[in-house]
Amino acid sequence: MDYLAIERKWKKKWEEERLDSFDTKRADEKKYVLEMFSYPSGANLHLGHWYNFGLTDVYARLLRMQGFEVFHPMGFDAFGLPAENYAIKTGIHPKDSTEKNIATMERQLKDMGASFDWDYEIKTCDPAYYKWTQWLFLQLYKHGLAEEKLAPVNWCPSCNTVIANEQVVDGCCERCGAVVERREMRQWFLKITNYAEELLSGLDKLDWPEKTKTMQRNWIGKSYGGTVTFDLEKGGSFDVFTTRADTLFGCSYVVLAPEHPLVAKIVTPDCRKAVEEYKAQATRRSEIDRTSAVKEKTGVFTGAYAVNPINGRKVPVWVADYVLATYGTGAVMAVPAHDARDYEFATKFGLPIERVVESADGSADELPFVQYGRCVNSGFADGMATEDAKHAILARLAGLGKGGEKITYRLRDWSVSRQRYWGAPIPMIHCPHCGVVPVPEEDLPVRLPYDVDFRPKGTSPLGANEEYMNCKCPKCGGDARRDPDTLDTFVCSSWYYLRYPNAKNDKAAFDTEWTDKLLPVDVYVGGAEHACMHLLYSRFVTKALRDMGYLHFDEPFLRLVHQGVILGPDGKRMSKTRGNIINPDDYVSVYGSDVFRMYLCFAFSYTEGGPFQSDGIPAIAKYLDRVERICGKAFGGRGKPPADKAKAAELEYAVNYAAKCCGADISAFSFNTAVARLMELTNAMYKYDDADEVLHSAALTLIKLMAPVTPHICEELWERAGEKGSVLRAPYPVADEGKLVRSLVEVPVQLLGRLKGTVTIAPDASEDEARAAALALLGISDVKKFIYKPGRIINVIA
RNA sequence: GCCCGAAUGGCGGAAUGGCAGACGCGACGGACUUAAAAUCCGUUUGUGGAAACACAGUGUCGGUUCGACCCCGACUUCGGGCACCA
Repeated sequence: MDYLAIERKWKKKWEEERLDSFDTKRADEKKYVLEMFSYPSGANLHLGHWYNFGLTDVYARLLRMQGFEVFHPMGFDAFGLPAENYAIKTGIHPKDSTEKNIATMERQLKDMGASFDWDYEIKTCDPAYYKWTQWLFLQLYKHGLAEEKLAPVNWCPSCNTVIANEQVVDGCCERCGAVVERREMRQWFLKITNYAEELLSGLDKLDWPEKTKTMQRNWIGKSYGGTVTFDLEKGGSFDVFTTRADTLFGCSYVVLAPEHPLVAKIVTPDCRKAVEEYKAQATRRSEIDRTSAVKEKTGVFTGAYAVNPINGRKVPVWVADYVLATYGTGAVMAVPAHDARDYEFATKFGLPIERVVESADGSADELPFVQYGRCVNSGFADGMATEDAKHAILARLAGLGKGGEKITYRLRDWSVSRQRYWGAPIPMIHCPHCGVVPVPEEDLPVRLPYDVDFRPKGTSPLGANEEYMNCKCPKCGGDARRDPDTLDTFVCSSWYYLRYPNAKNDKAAFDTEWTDKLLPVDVYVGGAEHACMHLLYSRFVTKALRDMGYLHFDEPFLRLVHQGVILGPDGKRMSKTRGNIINPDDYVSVYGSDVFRMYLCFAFSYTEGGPFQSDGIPAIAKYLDRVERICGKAFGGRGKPPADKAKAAELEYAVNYAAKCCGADISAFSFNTAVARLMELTNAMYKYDDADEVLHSAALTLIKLMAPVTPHICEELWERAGEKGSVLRAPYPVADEGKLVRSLVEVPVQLLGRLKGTVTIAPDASEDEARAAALALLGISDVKKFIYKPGRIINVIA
């Protein structure tokens, strides 16, 4: 078959007929199918795009044949760091490179034969889009969900700029190699933690992969524990958070994070130098590094002492970087006998280690003993089980006004300020008189100026553009300055699924009634690497907008599917340095998009991915030629009754089995098994070999079953068959269950769990019948136990 | 380090706790052909055996079960994420 010519022919026809456009009048039967939109980084679509978009399109096309009105838009997540880095390197403006990349990708996406409705396209770098990203930020601000606070950033002292985590390699700047420091800067945060509880509980009702839900649960990290207030010997106090209040009697020192504001206040003169040095050193370590259990613990004594509220004991206050300022209260009570990190630390620095928990059976296991047990050396709590002691001790503290029960989340607020050029400007104004003032909504968008020196020089790129920075305060009219930062691109992508149905709306970010109708997204498909960030941010934004009354659903994505990663032929992740990058165009230009799509369907388990091996592509082309040949033969069989009824029934069984499986498999994103069933049906047709009406009907069913996978080719075969209209709008075949009932089945017979043979009996044969057949096969008569699952298994225990 | 996955023939992969290896690639054999290609048909987990058949077999070790690729525990290796790549 001339795949390329066939594709050209049908693409043209579909475009003329606007076959893929979304019919808004049929919105009641809508299915919103969405792929994570693409980042226009390289110039060409890569294999991952094909795998995500091409195969999700198979699913979208199935839904259309099943009678749904599918909303399937496409767009670009166009702001971001790579374009800016590219600009710094080459001098090509991010807007220019991005627009060029988008133009290329749009053309390739159209060539892909995917059924996107381009009328709803969005680009996040378009002012018509980011106007509403800024609007979103303002709504969050107005509802108390955006606030400014100090937070650490990676600072390269040599490049004189903030750099991304990704650009930090072994603690050094990837560009210049200088040691990266952490610096505190004022930044905007979105208060996602306000929604921690609902983000956690809402997971239960989502049709998402269990592993993704688990990852989000762990990311949110709810933990039940308590706070304990330690008074300082010289006045003042601080709280620690602990999940093991039962061990409080064994607390022999306390530790503050180096960034803890109290450190500077309490440190004694003789310790100040060491503490300052330690703090400076801590700014050069990453969190992953700091919390690593294998790296040696470091820390210094502050010279200060605090009082353990449960027993009045004086304990030293240390500073150590294994305590993070961002989790809990930034301070921990150390119980070396029952915590591995504290144990290691105490051993190193000669701090007391005192057992306060022993095993429930009273045995004294080795320290550190981190399991639950019962309290010893713990005053009133002696003998209590861990769980009871936690509550009892926290209750006692509550009575003293020194703490109590507390739930903490690991989830942190979302930092959205970026000291970068290529992003949506933050629509806030800093006025010397009025303080922080939001840009009035009618003044949106705050346009990103084109002429900006985006090379690193110590400030945000926009901060050096006086024309941009200087503005009037909307409140007092006086001279004021804009916020020089741009928004994290995750803000842009946290709401784009709401914008698609409203892509052309210039009055609002989205129309509430229309959005309530089209959303939530029914199926969302994208990489598992987004499990905790993008997917959590989107859920947060949806819930926040719901609480503001802008929409009336709780979750943006009802069902989620992750595609796997396609590796290079060497089984390694594709990368330029490895030189193992596969360019889909090399194959698509030879075999066409249908063959390539079917190859991608068949060669991988969709959610697992795996190594690319090109052998499979000609194999698919051969298979499709095989389909063409048998269909050509079958089309001549129209109206000819079958000569052999039993043989015809076998083919009809195969037809109905394929019909039963294909739709279900595609719905489950099990594309490889769907294609396997198509191949089985094709094999059955070859075996049948009589050009009669049974073969003719089988061919028509095969074409319809296959149409979502190879739409152009099936459209061509459908036309050759003399059928009217587009096969892509023909109803997807449904199995006739009656044709799938068999009067006899082979049932495996096991003796003591080992397979000995099969017996052919009715699928609903009684236990006595099955027993008789099995014993005859085995040639035995004594049976201790007989296990029989009709139609499935017989196991004889003799 | 922490969180989450994955591991099945020569290869890609398939299997609601019930005949492991569907479907395909590759390989081998046959038919057709002067020949080749293409096509059609067949064989193909390993070991032993002429065969019937027997034994072994789903990363490693252990457990639960009449029965385990599947459930549980420990481990090994590989992959994703770890909050400023998206």
